Amino acid sequence: MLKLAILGFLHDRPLHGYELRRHLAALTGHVRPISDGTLYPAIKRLETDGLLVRETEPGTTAAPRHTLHLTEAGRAALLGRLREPEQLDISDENRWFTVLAFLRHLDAEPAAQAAVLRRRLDFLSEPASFFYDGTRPIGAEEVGDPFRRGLLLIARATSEAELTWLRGTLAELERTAP
Amino acid sequence: MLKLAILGFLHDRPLHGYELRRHLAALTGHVRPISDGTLYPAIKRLETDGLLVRETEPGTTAAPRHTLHLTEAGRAALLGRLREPEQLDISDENRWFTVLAFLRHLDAEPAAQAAVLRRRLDFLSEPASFFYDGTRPIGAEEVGDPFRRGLLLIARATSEAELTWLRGTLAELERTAP
DNA sequence: AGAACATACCTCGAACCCGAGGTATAGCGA
DNA sequence: TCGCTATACCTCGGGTTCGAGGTATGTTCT
Repeated sequence: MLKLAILGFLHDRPLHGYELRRHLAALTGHVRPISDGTLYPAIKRLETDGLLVRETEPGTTAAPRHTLHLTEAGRAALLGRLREPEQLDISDENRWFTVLAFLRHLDAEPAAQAAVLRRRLDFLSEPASFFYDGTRPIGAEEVGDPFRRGLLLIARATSEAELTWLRGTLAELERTAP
Repeated sequence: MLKLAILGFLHDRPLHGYELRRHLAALTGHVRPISDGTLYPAIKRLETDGLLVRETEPGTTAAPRHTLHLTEAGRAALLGRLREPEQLDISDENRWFTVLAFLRHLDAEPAAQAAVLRRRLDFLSEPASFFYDGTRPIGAEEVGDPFRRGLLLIARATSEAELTWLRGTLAELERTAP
């Protein structure tokens, strides 16, 4: 997920680590702040995988900044991952939001964008609860515990908002690329 | 988060690993399935920390089942963690849902329950976006990218649903324990 | 001139998590 | 009786993440 976010930001324009850190903090920081000890090793991994290169520029600032550029392989990896996200990217809200944040990089392939949205739609359409009576999902109305009831109510409200948005956006995408 | 969930389930009644696995699968499985390689080491950690004990019962079933019992220290750890969740438990939706799923274990202390809900309310009340123009949060209306706009719309809908629920439940808790 | 802060990068150990694989037994249908 | 599936548990290696700490240099305030 971090990998996806880094590639996504670098696709727009080259950045150095510190800027990247600020972008990431804005995107996911209030929910899950990412630390230096996470970011810099991740950058190094992407570098050894050949997805980005760093160019040391002796700038005017404090330490020597390493500007990070996406390579062609990096661009391909990003687009590939956006085209075919793994199941966790679809089901886990944090990861899904990251996918959404960068899905416009697939603007050249509206059909691929629609396919991704449809996967999320299918996932949300499955009848799933957090609590079961045997195999039957339990609805919010049946739960005595007010906190669990709240959990189900919130989850349902989210689902519904997202489903309407998904249906609307899919219709629009299909108008563009029939 | 896994730790919290295990302790939470065992607080209701002793379970063996396999049952625990099924409970966990129901609670978080559709979003983020947890594997054996995650569960069993976690159980072992909790055991060495003295939060649970396993009692081997030579039952009628296939392999010898280890029924897991919460110790007094385990109960204390669970309640302590529910009383004072770390910030990630408040901000990350997955973790927060886990807290909610077990918050009724604090039923004897409605004031503590209210305090936890109020922390989440404070967190959601902060003006936070995913995208910024400098330091000013950008609203959904200003975003051109339809996917990012969707992201913001969904986040806002969730927030609003949760805020109404939080306010209502808090009012109710305060009626119980003024 | 000195303190304080922001910029910029990096390392390390500990913890954690996952997937793949392994070991059993029980029960059921072919 | 053979194989399949479900139950039940466990290990291992590889990878990821975190927090705490370290090292510089510039800018700003006092």
